[in-house]
Amino acid sequence: MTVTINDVAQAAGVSKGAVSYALNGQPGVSDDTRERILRVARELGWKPNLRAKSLSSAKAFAVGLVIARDPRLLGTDPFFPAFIAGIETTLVEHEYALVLTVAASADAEELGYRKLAADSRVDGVILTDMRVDDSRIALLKSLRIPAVTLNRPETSSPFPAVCMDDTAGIAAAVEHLVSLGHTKIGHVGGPQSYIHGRSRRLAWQNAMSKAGLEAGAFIEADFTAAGGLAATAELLRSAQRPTAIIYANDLMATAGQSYAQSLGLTVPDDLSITGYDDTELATYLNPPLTTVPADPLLWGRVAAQQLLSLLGGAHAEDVYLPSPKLVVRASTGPVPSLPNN
Amino acid sequence: MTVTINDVAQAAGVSKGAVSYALNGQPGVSDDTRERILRVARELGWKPNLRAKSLSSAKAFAVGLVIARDPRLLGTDPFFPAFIAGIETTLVEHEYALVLTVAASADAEELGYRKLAADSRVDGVILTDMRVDDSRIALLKSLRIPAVTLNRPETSSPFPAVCMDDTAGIAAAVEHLVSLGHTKIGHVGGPQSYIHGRSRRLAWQNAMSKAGLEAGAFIEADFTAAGGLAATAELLRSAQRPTAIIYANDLMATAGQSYAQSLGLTVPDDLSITGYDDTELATYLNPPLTTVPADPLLWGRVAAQQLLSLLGGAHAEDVYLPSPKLVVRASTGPVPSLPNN
DNA sequence: ATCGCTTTCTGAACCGGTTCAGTAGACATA
DNA sequence: TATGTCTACTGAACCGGTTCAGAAAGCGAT
Repeated sequence: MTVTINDVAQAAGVSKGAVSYALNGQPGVSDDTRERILRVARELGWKPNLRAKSLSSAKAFAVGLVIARDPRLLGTDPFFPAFIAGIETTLVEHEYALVLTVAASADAEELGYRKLAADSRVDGVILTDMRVDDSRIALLKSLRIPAVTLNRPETSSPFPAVCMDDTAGIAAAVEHLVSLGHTKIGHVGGPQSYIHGRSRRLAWQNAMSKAGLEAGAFIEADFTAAGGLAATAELLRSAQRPTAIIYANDLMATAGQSYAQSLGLTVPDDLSITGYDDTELATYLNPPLTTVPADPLLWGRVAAQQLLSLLGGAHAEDVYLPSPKLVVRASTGPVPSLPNN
Repeated sequence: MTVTINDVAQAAGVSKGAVSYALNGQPGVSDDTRERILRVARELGWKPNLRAKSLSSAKAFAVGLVIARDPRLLGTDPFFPAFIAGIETTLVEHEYALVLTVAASADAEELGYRKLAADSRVDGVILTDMRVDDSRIALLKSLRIPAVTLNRPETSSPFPAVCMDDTAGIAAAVEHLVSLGHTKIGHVGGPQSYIHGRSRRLAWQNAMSKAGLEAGAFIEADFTAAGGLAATAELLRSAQRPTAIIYANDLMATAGQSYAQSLGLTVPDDLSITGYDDTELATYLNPPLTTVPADPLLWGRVAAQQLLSLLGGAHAEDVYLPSPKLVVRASTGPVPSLPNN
């Protein structure tokens, strides 16, 4: 039925080994023989059997991604689908596949990596959502799985990182708001256990102090719409009530904007709002959202490239992607002239 | 280093074959020997080598999912991440993995399936986004890959389907709006080349005629925010201007709602709006969206179960999941008393 | 005691590749 | 001519399981 290397060997009148050398471009056969073998293989329609290759070469020809997130909230995150699509664009060119695992809890996450390792399902993994003091680094080291991380974790990591600076975008948002006259600029951040939750808060903090302003109110939320709403409610109730809020992602910003509007506030006249991600929806909100594009597609593509070159034995260094630029839309405007509380 | 079946055989003083029988619960060894072998295997910490198993049993122990969608829009679809999470909940219990492919074009989609087949990466696939006259059915038949489809395609398909009726939810939306006094109810649908684009439009049409109303204006959009906006603009410009619009998904509904608001219309006082999906964000919009939950998590879980039992040789019949019920929120209200155009 | 049947187990082939040790022949060198 | 070196290739082992044909042992029936 299917053509094996044996059939090719027989048809070409050489040994199995010679065929293997010829097909893999390795030395050990003359040019004449090589060509003949290749021609015969083509004529017979030979296709390498991935399973056999996997067994003898001890490689999986696949990379893994473990997504740790509450499944019910997973759908709201615009990052992963596009990120995965980016990974794919690289993988298809190299005949690699993507094995995806979704984990609902921290235990399940660790188990996910352990299973990928135990079954040798993948040759390497990409780590997203890096946490401060991320336990996965030690785990993967002990499992001997090569990895690439998104952004460089603070703890020492032996894995190359693909970095996209998010602080410039947040700083630009602060400067933009300051230029509009805002001085009370709050921040609704992601969990500070994530390095991108932290870095965005620090970027906001630093940009504020650079502008000679007090950092003002910060609420740690969880990147969800529900969290964004609750945080917004708290900020708007507070004595330090801000005239502008910088959110760590679009989803929280959208929920916050809707909530503010439901209170009768006008965005941006009464409250300016910025997000992060630049989801498709951001453009189509009322008002459209000022935000920072994250370019998960590019990130995925480069992360996969980096991982593959690491697997290829290359000495992989950190890669720095261009920092995304603030996209100004109608959700930000001049500071209200009258006190708004 | 790693313990193989040979090591176990040697340690237990039996042959390789006996160990294989014992470990797989097959007849051919006495109970005493079986227990001894299992004990030795446990003591030695033997783990089956998936690659070797794959080669000799000609199975991949993985299922595939090919998502055909523009990568830039993929992030906006709340369906897939949750659906995948649902698939995973089933797979982890059976030591199966999920191989995910993202395809940007129709060609890439077909190539995706062909590659999964050529490399025997998977033992079966799940087909989502079924199209009218879906070419994938013939493709998978010719590739001899078992499959499960989401909903039953109209063309004859040899594959079991996991069905979730979306017509009841749309019909309920129509009835709900009719009970609020609406008579001019438009529909912004998905591409009619998709069976769920079609079935929702037909459900709207049928429910309208059942209520003794003319179906009214229908616009075929593309499930994107941009498409939802354009369709809404067209409906609101038309002579048949509706007082309520039923959208085929939340994303288009959200864009439509924002657009209507940007025109100065109030939702629901001037225009009632319903969506489909019940994304997290739907609850947190202003006003919160009346919509129909899709339960992709359940769908994924059951689809994977169905596929695994099919792979296990079971005679698989179609499964019918409960039809989701309309969730009424504040984006729908009484018909405006005055003509609104 | 012989026959036939079943249970239990072994040894080897097999899945389809990779890789290594070894050999035959061509060729250059002394 | 004997020696050494290189190239081109073969045959077999190997990766770690599954599976099948066949052998040995146990057992009851004749």
